[in-house]
Amino acid sequence: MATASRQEILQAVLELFRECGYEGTSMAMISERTKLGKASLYHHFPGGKEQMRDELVKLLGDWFRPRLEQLKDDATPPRGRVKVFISELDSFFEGGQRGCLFAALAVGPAENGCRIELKDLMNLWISALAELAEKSGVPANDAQTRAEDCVAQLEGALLVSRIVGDKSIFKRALRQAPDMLFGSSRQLES
Amino acid sequence: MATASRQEILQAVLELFRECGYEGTSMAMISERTKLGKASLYHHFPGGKEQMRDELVKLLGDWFRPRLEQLKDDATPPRGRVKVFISELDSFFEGGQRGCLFAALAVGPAENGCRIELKDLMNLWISALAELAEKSGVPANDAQTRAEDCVAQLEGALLVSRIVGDKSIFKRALRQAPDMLFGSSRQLES
DNA sequence: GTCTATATAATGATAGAC
DNA sequence: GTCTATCATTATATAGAC
Repeated sequence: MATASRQEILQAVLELFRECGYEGTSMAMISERTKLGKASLYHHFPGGKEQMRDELVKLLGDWFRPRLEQLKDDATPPRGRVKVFISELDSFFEGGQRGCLFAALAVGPAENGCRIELKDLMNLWISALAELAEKSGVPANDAQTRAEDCVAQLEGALLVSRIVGDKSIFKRALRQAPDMLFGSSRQLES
Repeated sequence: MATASRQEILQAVLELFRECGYEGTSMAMISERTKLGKASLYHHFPGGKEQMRDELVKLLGDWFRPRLEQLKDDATPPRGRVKVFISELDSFFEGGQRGCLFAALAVGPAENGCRIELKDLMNLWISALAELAEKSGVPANDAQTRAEDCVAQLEGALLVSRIVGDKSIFKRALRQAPDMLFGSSRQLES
């Protein structure tokens, strides 16, 4: 008789979603991965796949929010704070190659349900970086675009790394992130 | 009695794939969008959804390849060539907001079939930009990373634009692309 | 080349025993 | 809390008429 905690199930589902996407992941696949019968899965998650997705999105927020808060803690210098955050992102995305839940859930019909949460969370991510850049002396307008571009660079690098099978692209995006936010050399908008 | 050419069908399927992904798009959805019965779709594409996907990937290559070739045409200055290419990318991605076939087909089980083609095509894209940067005087090593980062920035901006519902992020990525490739101000690897 | 009707398989979901 | 067995629905795919 197999057994698994809610947390273990969600971890397995997270891996599947990141690899195969929401629509590409079936309850049968989750059953196989967790070694639990489908009925057991519905015992833990009466709402099925949708509930699993919603709980994973919530966990995504639970991972991000405190770390974005920490970015605002003025006890240490901005660059140091960003470096900590970047290294946490590295483990979170498992060094690239694995796919991102944001990207996985961004495909699919618009009545996706969790799209608003994803949007809010990504905006929170961006604005935390923007605020940090601004505190470091970057003009407000520029700080916002830098933060947007930085998140785009990270997400894009994750995708490109995955497609061409070279995680060094993502690793470099992580390394360059501080300069994208604070660097004086950045081209300004014309 | 409805009627539609192969090309019209593929156009509809492309839109659906970009919006809903491969797994998220059903033959029923394609049938509804094209106003053709499912049997008619199988008449045109005996291999079903998989064949449609493979033909779309081929069309993706048919769009990219000649334009990447044109990037190598030394008749005009590099920056001019890139500007033309960038403006074509703009229409190709419909100004952001719509999702990218690369990204849509990057999710899903690894036995995806078209993953090798997508990888080759993206590598071709990268190496064309790298070659161009090198011709403009950028050192070979740096040219390769600039090209990778540039494609990542574009793809990431497309994703972030889509998620937060602000296409200006993608528009800016397009505008900044030339400087990412040629700009002297870029931070070098340490 | 399109249609209606149908076959077949997979999907999400539930009932009820243990 | 897990299981086996089963349901209803949707999916891909095909047969055959027009």
